Amino acid sequence: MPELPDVEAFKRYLDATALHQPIDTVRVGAPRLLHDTTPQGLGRKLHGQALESTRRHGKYLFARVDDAGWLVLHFGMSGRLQYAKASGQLPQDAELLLQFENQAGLAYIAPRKLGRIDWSDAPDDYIAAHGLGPDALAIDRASFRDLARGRRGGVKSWLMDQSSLAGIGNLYADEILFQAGIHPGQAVAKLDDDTLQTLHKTLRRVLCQAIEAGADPDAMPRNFLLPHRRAGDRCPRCGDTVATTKVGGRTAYYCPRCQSG
DNA sequence: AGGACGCCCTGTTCGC
DNA sequence: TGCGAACAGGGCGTCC
Repeated sequence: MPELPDVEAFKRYLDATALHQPIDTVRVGAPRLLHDTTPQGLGRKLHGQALESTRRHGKYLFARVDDAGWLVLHFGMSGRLQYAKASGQLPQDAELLLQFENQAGLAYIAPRKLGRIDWSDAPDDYIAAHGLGPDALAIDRASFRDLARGRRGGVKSWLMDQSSLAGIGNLYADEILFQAGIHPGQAVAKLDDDTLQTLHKTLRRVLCQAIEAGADPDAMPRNFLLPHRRAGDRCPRCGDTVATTKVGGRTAYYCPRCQSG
């Protein structure tokens, strides 16, 4: 689930619910998700402080903790946030549970425990240290084209490469390529300037539409491929049977008739 | 450099 | 119907 649009939805959810509330206690249910801090260290940083603002880069969410630094969350394959006015209503074994002084609580839940909980003094340094490329929604057309130049290999691998472009995962790479009419295995080097311009425009449109839909698959535009990721499903544009192939060990869904290359 | 692979986890779906 | 295998939207390390 958690690709750029999902994390943007989490950000807006956190902004609307959990800001400016002093933190009482911090519970870490999955210490192995912490890499550069410890449950005790995190508790010391957060106790008595409040989340004041948030920032998203790619699939990462940063929450500023007063002037102390930033709580960093990555949602892996299954992570999400849940807020409740009574923290007792939240799963007490959440991978991370913040209990506020006002009795409310914010839970970070990652059932598959493949996410990441970190602490950072400066998001820009964190982004650089983790080798993340520019956010997929922040890059302009010219930079996008420059990025494609000199890139070898297939277009889907490129879109999903977080060091090149941050935020796009398996689902939205498929959606963007479907909407742009490009085969996932198409070589980046074979895309001409016009096609790259279309791809960049499509990428922005797909991600923005997904954000508008709150990243909810059931609320996506009708022409989206995203809800049709099952064997035998039909292409929403031409009705042909959707095909699959493997790219980078993951399943790519595409329409053999609508996507060339 | 980029791609294929195995691995980290656990919940859901698939296929016999 | 039941049960083990395969798979799922993440990323990292290793090898070629």
